[in-house]
Amino acid sequence: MSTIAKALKLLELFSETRPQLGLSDAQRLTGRDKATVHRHLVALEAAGFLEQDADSRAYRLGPALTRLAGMRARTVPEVEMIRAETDRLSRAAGELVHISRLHGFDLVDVYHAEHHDHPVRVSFDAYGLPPLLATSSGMAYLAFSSRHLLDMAVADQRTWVPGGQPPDPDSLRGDLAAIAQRGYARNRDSLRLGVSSVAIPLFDAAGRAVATCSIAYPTSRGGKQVEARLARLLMQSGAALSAAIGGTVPADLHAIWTPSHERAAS
Amino acid sequence: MSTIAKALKLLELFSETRPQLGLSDAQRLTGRDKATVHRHLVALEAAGFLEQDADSRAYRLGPALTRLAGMRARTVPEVEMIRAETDRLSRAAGELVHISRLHGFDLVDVYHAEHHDHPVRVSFDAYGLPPLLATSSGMAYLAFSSRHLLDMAVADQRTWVPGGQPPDPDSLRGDLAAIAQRGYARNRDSLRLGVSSVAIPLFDAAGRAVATCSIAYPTSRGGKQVEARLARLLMQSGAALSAAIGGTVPADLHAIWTPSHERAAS
DNA sequence: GTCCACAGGTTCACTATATGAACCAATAAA
DNA sequence: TTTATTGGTTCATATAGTGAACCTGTGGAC
Repeated sequence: MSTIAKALKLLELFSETRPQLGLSDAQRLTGRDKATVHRHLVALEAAGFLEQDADSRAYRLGPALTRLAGMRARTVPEVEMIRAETDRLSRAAGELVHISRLHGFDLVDVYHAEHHDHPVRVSFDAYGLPPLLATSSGMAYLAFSSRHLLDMAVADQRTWVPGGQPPDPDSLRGDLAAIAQRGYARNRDSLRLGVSSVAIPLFDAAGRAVATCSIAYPTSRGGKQVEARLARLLMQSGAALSAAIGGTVPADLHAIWTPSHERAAS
Repeated sequence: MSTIAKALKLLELFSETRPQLGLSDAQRLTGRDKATVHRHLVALEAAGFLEQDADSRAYRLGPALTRLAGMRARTVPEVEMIRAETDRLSRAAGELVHISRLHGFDLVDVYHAEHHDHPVRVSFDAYGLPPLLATSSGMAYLAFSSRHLLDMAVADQRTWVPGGQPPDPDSLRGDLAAIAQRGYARNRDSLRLGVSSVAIPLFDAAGRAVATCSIAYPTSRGGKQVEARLARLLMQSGAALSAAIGGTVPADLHAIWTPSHERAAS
C-alpha cells in the first residue's frame, strides 16, 4: 500500500462519534508504528488536511478540506459528481440505476446508468415523467419530506397512480411511515407490470430531500431476496450519493442505512 | 519533501480557471516525473480525493473531499475552525486580531488572538460592542452587504459614531463603495483616539457577508505603510478565513485580495 | 513528595518504497 | 506516412519511509 493511501486512510478515521483523535488513538486504530503515524499526521497537518488542537494536541479535520470541497462544488457540475457513484452502484447491482430530481411534482431524469449482463432488462423512457405517488422514487422522496408536501401532492391529480383509485391520505401516511422506518421505498408491478424498483432519497447540505436514486429490475428476477440485496446496495451508496452533491444524510436515517457493525468498523 | 506532501500539493493545482487537468498538465505544473505524478494521481483517485473523467481521462477533485468537509462542518465548532488561521494571522501581523459576528446590529466577539512582542498594545474589551458605523469591521461588513441593510443601520441610532454627527447616507455610500473597491475597511482614531484598525468581511457558503476579521493597532505604530502591510496580511488570509467557516469569497473581491501574479503562481 | 502509566514526540540504522529514464499504445494533426 | 501529442507502464536504482528504542511531560495513586 502506498504511503499516500496510508496517510489518506487516517482521514477516514474521523467520524461524528470520533471527531478528533490523538497520536495514540490513530496508532491503535491503524496498527501502524507510532513514528509512522506521527509523520503522516504532521504531513496532513502541514497541508491543512488536519489541524491540531493547541491544548489537547489532538488532531481534527482541517480547513483545506472545506476549501477544496468548495472548489469542487463550484467547478464540477452536479451530474458529474454523482456519475461515478451511480455507475459503481449500477455495476454492483447489475441493474438500471436512476437519479431523479423533483421539479414541482415531476421527477426528471438527472442521470442513469445501466451496467448489467442480464439478457432481460428493464426498458425505460427518460422523458416518461411517471407520477409521483406511483413510483418508489416519489414515495422515497415524500417519506422524508414535510407532511405539507404530501397534502399538496394528494391534491394534485397528476401525481396519482394512473387508472387507479384516488389516493387515501391516511393510508398513504402509513405507507410513508413504513418507508421512513425501513429506509427505502419499494414498488412491485404497481406502475408497470413486470417492473419492480427500490428507491432512496438524496439530501442537500441542509438535510432536505432534493433528489432520489432508484434501482429498477424485472419482477421476474426474483422476490424478497433480490429486493433485499438491491436495497442493501442502494442504502450502502446512500451516504456517498448525498455527499457527492454536497449534502448530508440525517442522522436517524443514516443509522438505518448503516448497520451498527459496519459503523463500528469504520 | 514527503511523498504525502507532494501528492497533496497536486490537489492545490485545481482552481476555478483550471477545474480539471490531465496527466501531462500535472506533470508540467509540478516539474516532477510523469510516472511519479501518475502514481500520485492514481493514489488520490483510489482514496476518492480525485476522480477521473471516463472519456477525457482528465482528473478533477473527488467526492471524498465533499464528504470529509461535511464531516468537519458537523464535528468542528465554528470557533475552532477559524482559531488556527486567526492565530496564524495574529502572529504574522504582531497585532490584535479579532473575529466578530453580527447579531442584529451588534458586533459580537467570536474569537480574538493577540500574539505580539510590541511593548505598546491595543487594549480592548471583548464585551464592548462598538457601534457598527464607527468600526472598520462594521464598515467592512456593510460594504459587502445589501443597500437595504445600510438604510436600516442608518435609521438605528445605536449604530452611529458616539458623540458624532448623524450619519449622512450619501457620503456613507461613497465610503462603502471605496471600501468595496479597496478590498478592506480602515479606521484611524475615529472610535478611540490612538487606535487604528483594518478589517475585511467573512463570507458564508452562499457568498453573503456573515462576520468580520479586523486587525487593531496603536496609531503610533506608523502611517500608511503599516496600514498597507497589515491590510495585505489581512487580505491574504481572507480566503482561508471564509473557507474555514465553510464559505467562499465572491470572485470579484477575491481578485482584489489576490494579486494577479500570486494567482498565476498557484 | 515518589512511583507508575500513558501521553506526544524524536532518533537513527535499515530496508521497503518511491522514483525516473526508457518504454509502449493510441490519437490527432502535418 | 511521419511527427507530436496524449495516457500509461516497466524495472533497476536509491531515496524516502519505517519502527524499535528513546526522551519528556503530565496526571493520577499512594
